[in-house]
Amino acid sequence: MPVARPEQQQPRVIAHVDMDCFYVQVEQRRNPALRGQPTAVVQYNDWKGGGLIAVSYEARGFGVKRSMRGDEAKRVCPGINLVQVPVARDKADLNLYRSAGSEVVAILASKGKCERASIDEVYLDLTDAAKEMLLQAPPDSPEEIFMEAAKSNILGLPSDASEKEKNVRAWLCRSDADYQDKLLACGAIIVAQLRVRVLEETQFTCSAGIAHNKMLAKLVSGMHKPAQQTVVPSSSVQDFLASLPVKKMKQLGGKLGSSLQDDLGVETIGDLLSFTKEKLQEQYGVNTGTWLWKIARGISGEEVEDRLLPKSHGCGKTFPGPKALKNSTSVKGWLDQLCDELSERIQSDLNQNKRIAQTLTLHARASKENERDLAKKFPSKSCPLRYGTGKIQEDAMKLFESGLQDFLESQNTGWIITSLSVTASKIFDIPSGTSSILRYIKGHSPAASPAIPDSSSVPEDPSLGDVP
DNA sequence: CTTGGTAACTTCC
DNA sequence: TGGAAGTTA
Ligand SMILES: Nc1ccn([C@H]2C[C@H](O)[C@@H](COP(=O)(O)OP(=O)(O)OP(=O)(O)O)O2)c(=O)n1
Ligand SMILES: [Mg+2]
Repeated sequence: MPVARPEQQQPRVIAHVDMDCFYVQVEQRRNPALRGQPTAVVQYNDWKGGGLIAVSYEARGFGVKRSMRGDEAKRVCPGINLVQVPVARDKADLNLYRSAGSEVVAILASKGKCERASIDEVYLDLTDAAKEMLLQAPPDSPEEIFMEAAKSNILGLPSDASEKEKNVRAWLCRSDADYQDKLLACGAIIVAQLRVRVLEETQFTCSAGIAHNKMLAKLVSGMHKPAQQTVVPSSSVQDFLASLPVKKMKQLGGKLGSSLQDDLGVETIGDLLSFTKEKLQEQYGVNTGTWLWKIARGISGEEVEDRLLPKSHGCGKTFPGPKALKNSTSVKGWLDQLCDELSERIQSDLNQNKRIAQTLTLHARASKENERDLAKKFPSKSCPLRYGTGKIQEDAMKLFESGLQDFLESQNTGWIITSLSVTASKIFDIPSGTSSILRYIKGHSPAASPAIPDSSSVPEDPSLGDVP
């Protein structure tokens, strides 16, 4: 459940940047013949044509949706191009899209604090850069406004006026604006410049929201797409939130949002304003209650983290219906494949970023043989992560066996496995100073933190496996 | 195979 | 802690 953060008083300039139909753009760069065509990315295609995971704007015009099957997409859009996700080790391999995401992050990180929020989204804290611009080169002449910035959408300005771009240019250099709006205008110009650089250097378009906090920036980055940006002046916030359906707010898309609707009769964020902080805290606990009270007022103190890399690496696969795994031999085969991929990815992370993962976790889903929805709780298990593909495979299989024992203690019939995943987490930078290295070794050597609990075999080698 | 599949993040206890 | 649950891409 969401938690409120204390908010600083100084105005910040925050942007949320979200790539347009990202995987499709990655495939369109690989095969330019797909540009401008109705296109979707599908993974696998043997069952009903595969599942769509990204859809171009041309295809959306035909009603094609993510989560449609390939067959269904062909039905509503016979001319659609379906591009398959690469497959390696008999599973989807998303590395192409991860690399493309990193290209974008490298550019967006150049102007201030940057947080990788997902494979295709980042938050930027542009406060310092905006202040700098306001001091050194404030926008003052409508004609000289950077062209991409002049195409911004400004919440609260009429969006259908024939004079729209003129109004935007005027807003961006208003000399009678308050300080916050001036900072926001500078932020919009900086974001426009960054978006142009992303396009020039990667060939990818993106959209963005610019506001005084992450919540508002995120809400509007998707309002005008593709290849557009939207600004949220403080003066527009109240009206904007008043009519916003609760389910559109980040964190309210699931059970909490449904509870607001069903239990409190709240349909829009504005409806939340009629509840006291105490009432919301009573209903949802002090943390979530406070958070709800604040977001209803447009308040969000969450900071942009300075983090360009993911905090964990995982790989998994589902085995639906007839594909379910029915014995330890097939589980081992698949775990070996998953661990092979994971090992490669954490090894790259070590080589390229000098980061080490400390924990290996196995997740699985199981059912009773012949029964489809019952008895699904297969316990997740974790252990210290030892580098080297063979070690990871061995440890993951032990984790599985340990989980299977627990599982069988309650559900004692034939089992089937319907999904498996392995995750490497607790990833740290390798310290670079001599004394920190000593401290690091003392705290993290196998002797100090023994390997698999509850297992008969003893890990032998503290070395890092295939590190160069 | 009845909101897909593969990933990643946060919070709670 | 580790493990479960929830939310989102
Ligand atoms: N359920 C999902 C949602 C997204 N993605 C992947 C494919 C998307 O291309 C990428 C980014 O997700 P977005 O929600 O940002 O969607 P798009 O970037 O495809 O489109 P948009 O232009 O609406 O942002 O993440 C996925 O694999 N599964
Ligand atoms: Mg996107």
